[in-house]
Amino acid sequence: MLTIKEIAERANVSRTTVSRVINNAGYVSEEAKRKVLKVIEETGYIPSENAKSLRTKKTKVIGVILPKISTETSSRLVKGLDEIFAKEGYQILLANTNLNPEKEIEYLKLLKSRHVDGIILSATNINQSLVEEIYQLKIPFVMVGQHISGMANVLFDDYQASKDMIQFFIHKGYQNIAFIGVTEEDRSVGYLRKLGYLDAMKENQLAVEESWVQTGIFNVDSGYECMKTIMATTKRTPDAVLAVTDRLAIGASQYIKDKGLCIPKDIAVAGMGGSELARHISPPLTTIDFSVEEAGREAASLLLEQINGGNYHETIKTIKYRLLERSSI
Amino acid sequence: MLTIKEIAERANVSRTTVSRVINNAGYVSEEAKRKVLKVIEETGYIPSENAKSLRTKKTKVIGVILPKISTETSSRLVKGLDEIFAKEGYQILLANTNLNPEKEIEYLKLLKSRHVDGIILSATNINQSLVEEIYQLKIPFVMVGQHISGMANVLFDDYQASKDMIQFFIHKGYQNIAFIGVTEEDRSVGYLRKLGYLDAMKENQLAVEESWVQTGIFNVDSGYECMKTIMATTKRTPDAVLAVTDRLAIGASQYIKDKGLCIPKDIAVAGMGGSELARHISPPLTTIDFSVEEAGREAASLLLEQINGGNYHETIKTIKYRLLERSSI
DNA sequence: CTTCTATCTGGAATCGATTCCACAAAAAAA
DNA sequence: TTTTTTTGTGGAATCGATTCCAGATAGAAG
Repeated sequence: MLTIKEIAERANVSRTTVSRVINNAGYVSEEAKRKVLKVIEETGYIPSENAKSLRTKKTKVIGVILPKISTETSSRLVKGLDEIFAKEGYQILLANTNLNPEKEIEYLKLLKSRHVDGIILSATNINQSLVEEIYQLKIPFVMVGQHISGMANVLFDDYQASKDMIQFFIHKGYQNIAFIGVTEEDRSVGYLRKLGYLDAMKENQLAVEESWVQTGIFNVDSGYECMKTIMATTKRTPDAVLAVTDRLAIGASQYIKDKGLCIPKDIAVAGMGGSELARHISPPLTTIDFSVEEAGREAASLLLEQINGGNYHETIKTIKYRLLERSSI
Repeated sequence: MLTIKEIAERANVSRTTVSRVINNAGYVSEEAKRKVLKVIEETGYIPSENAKSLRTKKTKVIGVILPKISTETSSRLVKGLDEIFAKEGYQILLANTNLNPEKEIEYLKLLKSRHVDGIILSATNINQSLVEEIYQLKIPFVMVGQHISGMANVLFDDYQASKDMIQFFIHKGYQNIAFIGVTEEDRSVGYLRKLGYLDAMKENQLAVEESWVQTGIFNVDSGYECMKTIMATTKRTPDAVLAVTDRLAIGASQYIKDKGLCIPKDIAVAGMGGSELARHISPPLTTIDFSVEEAGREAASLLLEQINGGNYHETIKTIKYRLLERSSI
């Protein structure tokens, strides 16, 4: 591996001068510049970012902690992040926790040890020890999808989105609306979306039968099972169902169709997440698109602000969502 | 930021001793060890990976160059990579070329300057200057999805997969098989899959009408348009169609259904890629799953072999695919 | 009692860049 | 012509770790 020292020797100048040429800074004569560039060209010398960042304390790397790699949400988020970061010459260092809370703290430390210029954390449930770790991080930081007070946050309005969807059902004439959720430990998808559903029903004086509210996990089969349970245990068959993810909704739809019922005539279905899947199943699924790329771009911008300006005060950006009306309602 | 020097002072030992304790190497008395660990505990000191890797020449970072972030293939690949790398303590540094060939070379250099321990490149089309750049890289390297001689390669058998699918159509009694491809500049998806189709047809002495072979781009709408073109321009309506991606196939299916035709009775449809989408549309799409996660794991393992053992000879791993038979045929 | 080996420790060099500072030469201002 | 400013250059310190090496001490072997 070529070093700046060798370049300096070959060009018959000092390391200092080579550095100046590379960084285009300080006084360098045309003559010296020419010589150095020639040697660099000939040798294909590439300066070590590593050594550079040891001195300058800047790595041009952003750490991104994800709860799951390979989900549509994660990859849309990363896409949005990269759109902004790449433009500014930053690269993304991935950290996948696989929903393991201990790994979140571990990676936070690892990223710090790598001197990333900033960290973006997308988490589904946050515990006290994680929050404490974050507070003493002293690195530009943006939280996505969950709120941590005092920090920069990019949030989705899960509560309102869920409420809106119920309102939309009601507006379309449905009254007996069932709900397929996930564990409330997941604050956004589990807790808030359920709360939105319950509140919307209450505000409209609509009764919610206990068997209408089921809790599944994040996949299609679970949606199928939940819908089956609803139909098997209810006294009053619902005329609509909201699932908190598109997958669950697709599973539910599947069961409804398997039962020989018609969507939306017998039972209307809505999902949440705006996945590509939703658009192409039949009937196309009404869902809520949370503009995850936009969230990524927003988070990246907030982080860059911190890196450049250094304003660390609490920020909350709520990302707009869109209700995508399709023929499942 | 705390440094090893401060820890040494506080623990009343030398930096050397602190380093020994951290790395659990060399002779350290229990007494000294205890003192150092105590100080580290109290201060929350995290050693700088950056400084460390400057000296040791190891970063524990793998550069991954992707043609597109946020596609199902990319995210499945990264998932597979991460499964292996995380176990060994490596992290992934992302580089997204957005299908821009110049960026591939640029990122190759950038990753080298960052002293990543290895590079994984997933590319759709490779040009001469890229190949040259790779040859003089002198870093552990694995190519995914395309073949570069002399290097380690993880490949998908696009040609055979395509052929198999045609054979499957024929086996099921279809003879007039249309084809929706993409530009042949994309060697795997464009060129090889088309070749597989043409060869399979030829070997079975089946005629291919010119209008049956259409070229689209990577999205659903394009599949719709291609199918429309086929139906509008053909003299003999095909009874089956193979599309080189699931999206294209879904678009084609859409058109067929919109036309009031029945899948597979009137026209059978198959896609390629094994996307999740394919399973949930109706009718479920027959497709080929290329086990992209497996490719990721394989690529990661090959890279680790190079990093640890240093065997740089040409390797070719062909990843198995599965034909997923569903009711679209 | 001497010699050898194992254990323990820290000073100093090193990795490959940037940057402070001192100094020299040339150009501009007085 | 003298003084000041601008331009150009390189030596040496620095970033925060690891690691070579030399030296000290203690215990084992002869």
